[in-house]
Amino acid sequence: MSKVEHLRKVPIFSDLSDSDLKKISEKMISRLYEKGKMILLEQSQGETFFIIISGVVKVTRLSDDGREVILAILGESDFFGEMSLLDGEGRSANIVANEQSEVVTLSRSDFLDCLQKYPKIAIALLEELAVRLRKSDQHIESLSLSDSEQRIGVTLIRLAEELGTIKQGDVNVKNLPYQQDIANMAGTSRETVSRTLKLLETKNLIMRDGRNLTIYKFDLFRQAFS
Amino acid sequence: MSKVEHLRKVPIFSDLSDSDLKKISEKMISRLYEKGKMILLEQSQGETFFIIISGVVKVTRLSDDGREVILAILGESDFFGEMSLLDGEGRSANIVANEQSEVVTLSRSDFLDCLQKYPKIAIALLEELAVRLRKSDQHIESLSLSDSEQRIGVTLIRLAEELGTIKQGDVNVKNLPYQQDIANMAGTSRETVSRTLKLLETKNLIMRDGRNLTIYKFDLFRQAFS
DNA sequence: CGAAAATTGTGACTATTGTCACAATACATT
DNA sequence: AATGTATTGTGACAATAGTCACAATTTTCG
Repeated sequence: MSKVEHLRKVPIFSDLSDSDLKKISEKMISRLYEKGKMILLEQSQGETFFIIISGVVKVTRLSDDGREVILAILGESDFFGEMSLLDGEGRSANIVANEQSEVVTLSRSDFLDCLQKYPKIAIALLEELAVRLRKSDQHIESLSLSDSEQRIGVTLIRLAEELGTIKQGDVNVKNLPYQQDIANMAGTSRETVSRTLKLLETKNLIMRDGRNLTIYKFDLFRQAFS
Repeated sequence: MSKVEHLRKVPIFSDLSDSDLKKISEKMISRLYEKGKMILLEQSQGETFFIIISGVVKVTRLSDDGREVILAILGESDFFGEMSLLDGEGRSANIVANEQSEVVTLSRSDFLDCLQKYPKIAIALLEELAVRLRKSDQHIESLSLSDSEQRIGVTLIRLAEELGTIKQGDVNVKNLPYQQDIANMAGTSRETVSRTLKLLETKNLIMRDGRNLTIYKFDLFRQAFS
């Protein structure tokens, strides 16, 4: 697939003409990250905008004592790095490649140029940030109110929406993240994730097969957990 | 103070000329809400952008069983309501006047016009949303990793930053929200807030006098709790 | 001012969930 | 296939913090 075709799938670029897209794509540089590599470091000065072409990355924050909070999992056509570019603060999170991932990058000045030159991008970006804020709000609610089973359920929903494929009302997630990562998303411990996944399985809400997860009747599951 | 002077203090309008500001201000309608009144209801269709002229409001979400999560406390010159306007989804949160509050409103179409007509507003709004996302990320981290004392400390910091006044390194917050509200911000129980505030007081980190709170050496306090 | 309502303080008890320790699998590498 | 490493499962225990009940205090309002 060509660069332009990849870019077209990115929500904030979807309104642009092919020729505009082409111009932008020419300023982009492609990079490949191996599994486990740090793409972006908390606190560092942010000078680049990233779009994921393939792979999966996690957005994390680390506490002083080294514990990790996973704020989001991002996949193909998602983007990151825009926050520092927008408000000039240092990076607010780390980005780590959760599997081998290809990204394309745009420099700060090219990115800001785009915003000026194509107001549609700015508006589309506003929409995207609004969507993210909404998700953050839900995340905060779930961390504030729910017990660990609920939080893990919500986390599975988030993973399914980002990484899953639907088949007859069921959702399948291949390469489910490790339980430690799920725990770090759900704000709980690895052991609790282990026990809870087994519980959900005995309730026939999910099925596991190695690193594959199926959530049965995703609509119902979603209702039950959010 | 005139409407224009109020608007000038709002970050997203700060780059505009007086004449532009005046034009915008003429489209705005002023409203007054009594303490406890609901300004904006979750799920309702969002058609209005709000700016706070005076007072304090809380941004909340309610769970099915009626428990409340407070996502933020907003004060003078803060704004809200933009998210539904941007992404077209229903309201994602409730807004309740925590004391008598005056707001001015802009209709959906006027708001979107502004974004088109004044790209500076769109960019400034992007910055503001980036700042909010950053705060959300911190909030999520604190809920995920910390014990109740830490979470309450962080909550006091958020309140102080939004509502407090600095005096010789100490911050003073008048009309501190009720313990129940603090608990709903910190994701803990009202009783735990009561016990923790007393604990922080015995540690000489804060001082309370009725509904007044002083945080001693705010910089140090901040370091200790985030 | 005084009664009623709202908010805050506190003790006792409970339960959820984190932690630790280790066993059991699964996965990778030679 | 064999060995080592990473991930997952599970029991036991401890502890933080939630809940309940009620007292004390503060605020509101007639």
